[in-house]
Amino acid sequence: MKLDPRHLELLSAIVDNGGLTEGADALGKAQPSVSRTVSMLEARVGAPLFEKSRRPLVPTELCLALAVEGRKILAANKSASTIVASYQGGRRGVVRLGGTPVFMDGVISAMIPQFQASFPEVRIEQSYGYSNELRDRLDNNTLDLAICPLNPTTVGDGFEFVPVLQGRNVIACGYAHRLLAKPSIRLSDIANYPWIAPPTSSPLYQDMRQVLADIGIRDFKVSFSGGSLTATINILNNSDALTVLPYSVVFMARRQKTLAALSIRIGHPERSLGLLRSKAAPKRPSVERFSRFVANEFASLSATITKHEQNNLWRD
Amino acid sequence: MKLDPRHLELLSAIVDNGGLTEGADALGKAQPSVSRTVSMLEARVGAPLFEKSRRPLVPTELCLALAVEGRKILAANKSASTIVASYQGGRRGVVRLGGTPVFMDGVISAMIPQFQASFPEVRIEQSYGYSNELRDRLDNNTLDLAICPLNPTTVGDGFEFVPVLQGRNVIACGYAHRLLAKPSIRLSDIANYPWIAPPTSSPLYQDMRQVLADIGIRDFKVSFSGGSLTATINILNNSDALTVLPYSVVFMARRQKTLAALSIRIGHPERSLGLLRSKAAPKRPSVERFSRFVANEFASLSATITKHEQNNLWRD
DNA sequence: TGGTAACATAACATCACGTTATGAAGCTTG
DNA sequence: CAAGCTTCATAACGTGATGTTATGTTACCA
Repeated sequence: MKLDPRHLELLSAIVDNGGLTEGADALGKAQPSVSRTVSMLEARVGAPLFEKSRRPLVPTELCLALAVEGRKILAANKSASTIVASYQGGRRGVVRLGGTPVFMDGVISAMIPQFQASFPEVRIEQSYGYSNELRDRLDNNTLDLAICPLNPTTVGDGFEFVPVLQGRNVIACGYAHRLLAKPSIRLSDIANYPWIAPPTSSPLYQDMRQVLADIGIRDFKVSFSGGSLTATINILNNSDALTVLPYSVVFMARRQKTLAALSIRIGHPERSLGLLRSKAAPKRPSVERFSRFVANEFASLSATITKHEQNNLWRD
Repeated sequence: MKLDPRHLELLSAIVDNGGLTEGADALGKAQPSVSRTVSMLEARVGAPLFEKSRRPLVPTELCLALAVEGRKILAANKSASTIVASYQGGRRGVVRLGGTPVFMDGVISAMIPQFQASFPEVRIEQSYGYSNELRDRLDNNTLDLAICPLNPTTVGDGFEFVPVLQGRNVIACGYAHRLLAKPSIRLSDIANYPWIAPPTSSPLYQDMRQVLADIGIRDFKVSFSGGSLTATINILNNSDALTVLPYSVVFMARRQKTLAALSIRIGHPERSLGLLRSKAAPKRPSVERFSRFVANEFASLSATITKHEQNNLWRD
């Protein structure tokens, strides 16, 4: 005797609402539909489920026992509906996120716990990579969202790129670097410090070479290369070394007093940090929501940075 | 987003059986049916439930979450099916049982715990009454089964009567009555003892008058009347009183040494104890099962009584 | 004893679900 | 790496349960 779970739901609706008519519109159906379904069920079961010839329909004991199961089904169904609604609202799901190491560690990783405080059911699967690799992975759908610096004009056709922060680098140093104490810094001052070079595959590597060339430094000493942001920061704070890092990364690190920037204007690359997505891939709500969140965060980060600059607070 | 509980069952079946095909025949359906239902669900939900282009179909996280609810629904459904099966097998339900007080208390009440040991989910709603009242209540469907003494030829048309024990009365007395010590009892011996009269509405009342008339006792002293079997037994065991009771009742009470019978043959009424039911009423399985049980019990009781008589064990 | 409210019945449309047959695409295996 | 098997998807079709509105019964209440 296989029963239709909807019939059990129906029984519990009738029982719990005290009548066939009430149960019917609790389920959003017309009364005759429910009436007939009950009849068919009684025929199948071979037993009366309600005492007939009683006007506020009185459930049989058998019916009450089945209604208990119906309630369980209704509950499970409701929670399934909630799950689906969460998914559709982007409050549940997975976001496969990729980005360049320095930005991910230096900026994005601070945003994620904030996001997950609001949306704990969204799981972030993060990975690292540079723009070409990220594009590939967006293409073969192993990534939902990439965060990387790109020249907006060179974004491929199949991609959608939303710039969130102007590309701008600074010369970074440890928080207690002795150059920070000087009122003005001359190029000759920085020429002889050792440099930390980003990984050669990082766009920062080219940036650094360009920056140093621009300010006339042709010959420089690389004391360390290939490390992550954490390694770089550790070394900067325990040596005289300098390096080139994105403005936003240094800005964030200032709060923990782990990085500082020299007040030397350097040229900025023709790139913007932005959110890169595949146009072809179906837009999952969780990815949508996370993207909006990150864009908003960067908007307010931009505003904060601008405000700091206006107030000349950079070296407060 | 209201979901069909059957779809959730379906998801859990697919997930738990490791594939669409396996899930399909776990549900007893053809594979294309399940395949299409999944497609429709995905369209409704707006999200993939399985990773496509993978041959042992891999469920999405969303799907897994929904499958959890599906399992709950399957479990509730299964237990509902069990409930119905129990009902249909007569292992669950209600039996509204009525009968004459002496038989109910003296014989049937001993059978009920035995029945319920096997079928604890069957509830017995017992009540007392005499044949006319019982017939009425069978007619207006406030009773499923009556157990009472009837003349099989006078059973009405709408009833079905199954005799289970020959009508036969004995003169009953307390277990230590001094008449029991006498090797032979003469009518004059019993004439002067006080008598306990059954309620006048009881057939036993007429029986007693008939018996005493048959054995030539025209004048007798009624010391107590109107009491239940318990009251009767108590009085019998604390006095010299005598009364007329069904053989079977005295036989059962012997085990507890609370009643005995005088070895005087008396005429038996043209009645049989039997199970009376309405032909019109739908046959509920629990009533069927209980009726069969009681009939069997009486069959073996009859056999036991016969055996005792053959072995002359009556006054062991 | 009406009148009202609740349930049952009738008649009909439709759509999801079941079926079989068949196609397409992964995975496996020599 | 191609063959073959397995697994899933699609197509075409019948049907039955479910929904609807309209209307009939019948229990309850005043």
